[in-house]
Amino acid sequence: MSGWISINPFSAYRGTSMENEKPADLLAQRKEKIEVLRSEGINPFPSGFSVPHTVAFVQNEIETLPAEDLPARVYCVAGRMMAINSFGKSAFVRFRDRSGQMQAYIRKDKVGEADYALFKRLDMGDIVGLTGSVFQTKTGEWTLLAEKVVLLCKAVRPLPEKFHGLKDPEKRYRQRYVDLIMNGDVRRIFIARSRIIQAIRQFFLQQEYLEVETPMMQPVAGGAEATPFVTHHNALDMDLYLRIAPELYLKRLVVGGFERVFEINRSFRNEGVSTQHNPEFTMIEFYQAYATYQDLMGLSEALFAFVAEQVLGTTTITYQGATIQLQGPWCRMTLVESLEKIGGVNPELLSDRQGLIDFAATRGVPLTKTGSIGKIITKLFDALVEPHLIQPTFITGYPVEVSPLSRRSEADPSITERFELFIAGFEIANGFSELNDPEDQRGRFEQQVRDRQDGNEEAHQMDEDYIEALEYGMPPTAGEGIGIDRLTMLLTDAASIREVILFPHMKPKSQ
RNA sequence: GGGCCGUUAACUCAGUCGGUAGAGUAUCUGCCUUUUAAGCAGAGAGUCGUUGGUUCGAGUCCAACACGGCCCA
Repeated sequence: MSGWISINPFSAYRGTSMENEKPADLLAQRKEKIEVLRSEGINPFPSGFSVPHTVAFVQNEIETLPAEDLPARVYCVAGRMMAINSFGKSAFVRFRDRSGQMQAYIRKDKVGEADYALFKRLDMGDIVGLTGSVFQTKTGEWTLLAEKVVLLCKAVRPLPEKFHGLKDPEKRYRQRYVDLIMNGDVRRIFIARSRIIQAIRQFFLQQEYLEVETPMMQPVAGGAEATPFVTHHNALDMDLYLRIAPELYLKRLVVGGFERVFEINRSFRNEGVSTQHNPEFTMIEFYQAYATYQDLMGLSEALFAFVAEQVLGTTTITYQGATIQLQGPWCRMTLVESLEKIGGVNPELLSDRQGLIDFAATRGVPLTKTGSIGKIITKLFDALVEPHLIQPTFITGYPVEVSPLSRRSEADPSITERFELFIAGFEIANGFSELNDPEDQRGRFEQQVRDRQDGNEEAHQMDEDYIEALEYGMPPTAGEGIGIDRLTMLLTDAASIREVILFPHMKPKSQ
């Protein structure tokens, strides 16, 4: 026992003095317990363990095999002990593995004196291996009657309280592993997220798309209006930007002949955090040659219905109390129509810049001074229309000046062949027929550069290499980006993006 | 960036009018071989977010700061 402090990595941090014989807190108690185990030749952190069964497997056999066959079946499972009801010479243990949770019953007369004594010294949160057959308790619960209990990992820190679990949102996000141990709903959200991504991938692979990976560190950050993060390459002595979107690289691949590509991408935007924004977030972007934005609206309807069906088994979902029908076809209306019908904007004002500014003032919508009519209109839309788009709605007819990468409408060159998709009051996708005329593209970039000089730090930079790519010829193409975090929020009824990101960005806690 | 709310034991939370810190769970000791938030008896456990201020006296009042949550921009 005398040696335990010297190999205790927390001893300095605890400030425990050598002569302090009685551990002052739970952490020290557990550390001492571990040293006692070691001194008895028991490894508290053994390597590996053969686990032939899962809880779900055992529960499935209980349901499918004849009851008289079960006593002869011996199972071996492993999991974390979540609750222990201990008596003098027996104990019930609730334990969990990746597949589920069940109960084990450990009896002194079954596992033997020595192993029972060892078991009595284990704690909630420890990970054990259990071997035995199943029986029914007097309340009818199927329970593993342990013939053998093996310690697989000793927990140094205690679990949170078993009934209330871990509630503090700050601790839940910072220590997501504890959140995942304690809160089944949280586990379910992230399992759903994984399945959503799997379903999306399956959908596009079925449509003969090629999954690709493009640079996350880019010399010019393009493809969206956003401020990038800057990093530095030492050997090359050059600044690089973390991508704000993969768009311009994916279209280079369409130029290269990959006519259908998608990338499930992490992108980064240097802006504030909110319930809908995390500095890093996940999108799928996809590009399909010879398609138009109209085609992609149909594709989006099919995709959302497919994913919802795969993950939830239904296309009717509930989000924050609202019932939302994901089965298409969805409502389509132009930006101007939506402003008239939902935003209450007089259509005569839509070409009157000063009139719009005055109208915005009456509705308390703040505007930037230099905004063009297009920008004022999109601001009004954000404030007056977007929150009301609960059922899936495609908004089309976006002005050219807010769509620098979109093809112009042939009927009206001031607007683009573009849509945004809104569900539950927030934007979830953005798609358009791609601009493939290199001269028009150059002009759009030049306008963006002027906007940048006028103070819009989020405006595009010139990307000569991208224009050169277009000069080799990109087939008429349509592309779209869908926010996977927001889609996951929608399908898991999560109010905040932090609930669907395993480790959301948090400020470091100062000491 | 602004407003409101929160931060007390490992966890979930009380804490009255400013008077020197409480419960349940967890832990430790004892009893207990079918529990289900097991039970009974006892014990230990606190930098009351941080720093300053007011006061004889601050978890409590005031200010600043930190972190978090919600709302707004």
